Amino acid sequence: MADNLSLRQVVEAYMARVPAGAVTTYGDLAALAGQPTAARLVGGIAHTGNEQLPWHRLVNSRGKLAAGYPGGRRTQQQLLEKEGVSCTDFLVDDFDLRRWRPR
DNA sequence: CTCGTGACGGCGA
DNA sequence: ATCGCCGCCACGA
Repeated sequence: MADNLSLRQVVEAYMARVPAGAVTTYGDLAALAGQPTAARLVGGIAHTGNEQLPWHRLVNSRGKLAAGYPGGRRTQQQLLEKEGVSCTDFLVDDFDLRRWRPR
């Protein structure tokens, strides 16, 4: 499905669906979009796409916060903790449990 | 039209 | 454990 849409469109759609208090990875979104190897795309989308998207809920495959976020990972961690996601040194606690999954 | 780059991921040395 | 390379798709110049 959504074969008509570009990966970008699909990824944005999934990103928008990630609920507060949960996190997802670039690779997961890419995989959901059908391109598990296009994790880079997700990264690019996160920063070039809609600012209202919950980009702060995106972490790398290890549950660590984004590497090159222009405001500093500190900001992202603040946002996550504010949503109930506790982090320790830029690492999401219980990452596996908080990993969001579509249904 | 072509070229380069990127909020990443996984594997090899 | 660390470091480096390639691959992937989309978009800007």
